[in-house]
Order: sequence, then C-alpha cells, then structure tokens
Amino acid sequence: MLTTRNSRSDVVAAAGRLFAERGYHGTSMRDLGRELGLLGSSLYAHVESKQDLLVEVVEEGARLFQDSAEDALARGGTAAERLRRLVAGHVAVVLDNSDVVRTFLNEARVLDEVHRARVIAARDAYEAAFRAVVADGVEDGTFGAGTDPKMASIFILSILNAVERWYHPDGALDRAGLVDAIVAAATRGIART
Amino acid sequence: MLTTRNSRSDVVAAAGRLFAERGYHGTSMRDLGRELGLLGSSLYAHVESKQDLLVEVVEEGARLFQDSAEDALARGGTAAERLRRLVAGHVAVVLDNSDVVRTFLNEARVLDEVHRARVIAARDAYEAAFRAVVADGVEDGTFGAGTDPKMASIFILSILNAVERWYHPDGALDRAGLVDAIVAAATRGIART
DNA sequence: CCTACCGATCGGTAGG
DNA sequence: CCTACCGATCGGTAGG
Repeated sequence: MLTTRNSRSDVVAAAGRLFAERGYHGTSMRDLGRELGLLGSSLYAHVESKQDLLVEVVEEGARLFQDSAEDALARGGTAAERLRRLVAGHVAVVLDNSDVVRTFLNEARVLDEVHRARVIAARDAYEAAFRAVVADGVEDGTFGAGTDPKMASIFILSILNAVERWYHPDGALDRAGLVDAIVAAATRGIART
Repeated sequence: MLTTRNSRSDVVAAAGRLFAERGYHGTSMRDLGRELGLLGSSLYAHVESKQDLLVEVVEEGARLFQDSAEDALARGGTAAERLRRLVAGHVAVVLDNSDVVRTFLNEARVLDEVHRARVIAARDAYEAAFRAVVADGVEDGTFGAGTDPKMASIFILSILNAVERWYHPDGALDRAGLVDAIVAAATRGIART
C-alpha cells in the first residue's frame, strides 16, 4: 500500500476538519500531523503558521457563500425564485462543506483584526443579498407589505446557519425536502400550511 | 478603596465571561486569575479544576432554560399564549445571561461524555416543550393543520438561539419588539404580515 | 491568596 | 518529511 505525500490542500482540509470538531485552540499542530500521518513539525514544510491555516479555511468558507449567492442571483427570475435559489445554495454549501462552514461560523473570532474584519464584511454582503431579494419580494407582492427585509433576512439566515447543528443527510428528510421546508417557513410561515 | 476577596461564584461568573469570549481552550487559568486580580494558581483555592468551572457554567445555562420553560408552561393558557411565553422566556434568558448562554451553546462539546450527555438531554427536553406546544396549537387550530411540530420547533429555536449573535439591546428594537417579531415569524410567517 | 515550583505540551526552527 | 531541539505557556500542587 503506497502512501503518497500530502499536498498543501490536504493539510488545509484536515485542519478544517479538526478546527470544526475541536476548535482552533483545541487543535494542536501535533494533532493535525497525526491526522495526516506525519509529525507536527513536518507541517511547516507546507504552511507558515497555525494561524495561516485558519485564515485559509475561513476564507474558503467566505468564498463558498459568496459564490453561492452570486450564482443564485445571476440567473434572475422573480424574487421568490431568487430566494429559493439563495436558500438551496446555502443548504448545498453547508451540507457539502460542513467542516469549512463550521470553522467559518465558529472560529472566525480567533482571527486577527484584519482577517476578522474581512470575514465580517463578507457576511454583511451575503446578508445584504438576502435583504435585497426580500425587499424586491415586498415590492412585487410576493411577501406581505409589512415585512421588514432586514428582520426577515436575519430570521432566514438563523434557520439556515442552524441546519448544520441538527440535519442528518441520511434521515427521513432529503435535501430537497429541507430546502422546501425552509422556503415554506420563509414565505408561508413557520407554523402555517 | 477596599478590594474584597473573590467568592467561588465570582470565579464561575468570570469564567463564563472568558469562556464565552475566547472559548474554553482559548482561556488559561492565568487569564482567569488576571480577570479577578489574582494569580492563576490561586484559583485552586476556589475550584478543583478548569473542567469543573466549565461544568458549572454549562449546567447553570441548562438550568436557566429548564426553569424558563417550566415557568412558561406552568401558567397554562392557549397554545399561542404558551408559545409566546416560551419565546419571551428564552429571549430573557439569552439577554440577561449572555455569557452563560454563549458558553452553554458553544463550549458544551468540550465536556466529558457524562456531562455532555446531560446537556444534550436537557436540550432535548427543552425542545420537546416547544414541540408539545406547537402540537397543541395544531390541534386547537392556532397553527395550520399541515404544520410539523418538530420542524417548526427547530426553526423557532434556530431563530431564538441566533438572537445572541446579532441583537443589541441599545438598538432601535426593544426586547418586547424582538419577542413580537419572533412570535409573528412563528405564527404568521417570516415574510408575511 | 501567594511563593515556588512541577512535568507536559505548545507553536515553531535549524539542518538535513 | 524527519531529527533534534527551543523558549514559552499550560493545568495543577505543596506549603504556607
């Protein structure tokens, strides 16, 4: 059995896994090395510092959400259609990159101020995309006239960001059903239908 | 200026603050000592171990939510009334004990299996209270007949648990307005009204 | 609550 | 990617 050498992206991926599971401060470079079958000190052939690894994982998370929102909006359509694509895109990002997303959501506070500010800006831009779509939906009558786009966006994103905490892909609810349920909650109400 | 000695509960309170801000692994006993104006080693006059401090903070969080749910249900009333009291109680717990709550929500994974299992059981019981009230509301017609109590509870709790991440008490939205908005999202829909 | 420690582990480096 | 380290910091203890 041939064990190939690790690439830099292997190291980043493993770091995302451990940071997600145990947190940044709960993961030592020796833990990370063990995960890859090498010594902690050997990691410095691939990476400059531990912080550097966190920066890469978190910025990958920011990129995934940004790209998802861009895709969802680029195809146009009604506000309802765009909202559904935003929700479906978010769910896909969370379920297909849970390590990166969990690190992005929970460990960004450990970053130095410069990088943390960048993450906050990315989150704000992402939320703004949701807000704009909801505002469009209020104008075209998809959503109720009294809807506050900011509050609605916060609530929708609260539901989306919590998905990772409870959803199991092998359960009774499949991915499309999950998206349907969240879109229904957003448009028809949590306890409606 | 007289500086009094610290009590055990002072130590636990300070631990909650630092665990919430920097995480359990991001907080050293020397950090905690500095916060209280004493040396890290002096903390062991008040407490048996660092883990012990985490256990106390997290179990206080569990207790706060349990008591809140018990109070909300004890006074009876319609499903809608009980749901509103559950929401208002949750918001009060979060806003009046944000350090404890943040530690409860984010640092429980660090606990040993026995204590972590206890926390998970407490969370399950708390969610069950929401589920039961929503189920009652479906039966008495307060909520739509198609409402899934489990899914609705998860969504409501997702919104409630996220409050701590964005709500600032000194902003335009006061506490009663926040509760109203969340109850409205739960009953009339996120993007309705 | 302090002094004076302890062994273990941490992130990281030099040199191969 | 390993060997062989480094200084700093960690949780915690003995004795007062």
